[in-house]
Amino acid sequence: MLRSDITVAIRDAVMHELAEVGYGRLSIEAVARRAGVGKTAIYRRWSNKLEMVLEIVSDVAGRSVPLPDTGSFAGDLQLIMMIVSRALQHRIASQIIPDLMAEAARNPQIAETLQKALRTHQQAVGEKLVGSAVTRGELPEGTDPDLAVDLILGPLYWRLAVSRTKPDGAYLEKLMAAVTAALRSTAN
Amino acid sequence: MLRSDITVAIRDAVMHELAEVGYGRLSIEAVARRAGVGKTAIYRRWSNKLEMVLEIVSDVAGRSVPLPDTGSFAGDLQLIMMIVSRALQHRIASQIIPDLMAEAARNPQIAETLQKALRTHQQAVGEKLVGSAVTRGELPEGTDPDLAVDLILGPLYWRLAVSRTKPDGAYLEKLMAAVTAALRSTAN
DNA sequence: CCAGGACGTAACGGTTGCGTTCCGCCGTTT
DNA sequence: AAACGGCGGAACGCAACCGTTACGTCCTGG
Repeated sequence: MLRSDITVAIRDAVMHELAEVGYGRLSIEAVARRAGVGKTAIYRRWSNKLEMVLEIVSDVAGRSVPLPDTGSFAGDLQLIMMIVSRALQHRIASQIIPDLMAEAARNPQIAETLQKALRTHQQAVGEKLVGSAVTRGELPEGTDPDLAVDLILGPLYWRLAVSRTKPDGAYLEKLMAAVTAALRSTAN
Repeated sequence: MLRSDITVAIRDAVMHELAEVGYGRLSIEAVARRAGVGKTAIYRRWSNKLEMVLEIVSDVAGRSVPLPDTGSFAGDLQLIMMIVSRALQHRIASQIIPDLMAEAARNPQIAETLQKALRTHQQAVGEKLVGSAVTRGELPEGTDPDLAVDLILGPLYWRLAVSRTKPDGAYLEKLMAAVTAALRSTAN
């Protein structure tokens, strides 16, 4: 039986190594060094770097956020923005996510895994959020859930993961108001 | 005198190599191979990989987009979105940009270069766009140009560079309408 | 008390890349 | 005609990693 404490140490090392050097430069030897583990222990678990990273990342990403339901669109929106901005300000996540996103553009396996782990869940959240809001009469019928997701995640991702300036509370409020107005307007 | 045709070949090879394998795995030997050039020719021009990439990338990124002024906010917005979505659908750009963005998160030199090449220009565009719209009375006074930039670039970047689904014309129109409504609402 | 298995360490041969050096070729300049 | 300089090519020593193997230790279950 493979020792679980060793497995945990490796998973942990992979995440940190991924954050520090990125997927492209991640080496099994460095992971082993960091985890305080022999290379053999790693190869006993996975047969190569890609498989290892995919398994570990999709596992972490799979522990996904529960669907929000606060009773009002404003509440749901605020909750989602809080959760996302928390996640994207996490030191490790904010390094790993853009790195893997970029890597996904050239590695179909990574793309597929990320897609499965993130996109699917996002769509579900978007549909739930918009659906409830529409039945509550807070958003016009025919509101596009995909557009909603883009409008919510896009600016946050851009600011937090790309231009990397910390948003204050006032910014988040403005953004919330703006997104709400944007979605309300899609009446036609 | 360094031969300019050789320099061009190298610059070209760097961009393509960057798109294919990313900064992390970019090797000078591969660049030389691709450019059909000796390594010596490269080292005669730059002293290492980082310096080379920074010089080339900032040069390309520096050829920046002119400030739009179509006479109306709707026109300006449409123009910007067209330009951005064109740029982000460009095969090479759409691979290089997210890759360098991710790399910037761990390399201050890259971050600074990208900041200088992109962020500064974006702010200028944002201020111009919002400023003109406000004086025309198309947007309320006090509209935040940074928020505007985030609302415009965020969703486009998210869709084109991250989730990588191709937007049709209808989507772009909806997005335009949504962004306009969002910014109009920031009256308070 | 013993067998099995997971472990760390060390070494293997092979590959890739670094940044440098030296060579001979060739077009310019003078 | 000769000197110069950029060029490609080849090789250098060095380092990092690959994926595999052999070995000795330690823990656990039977």
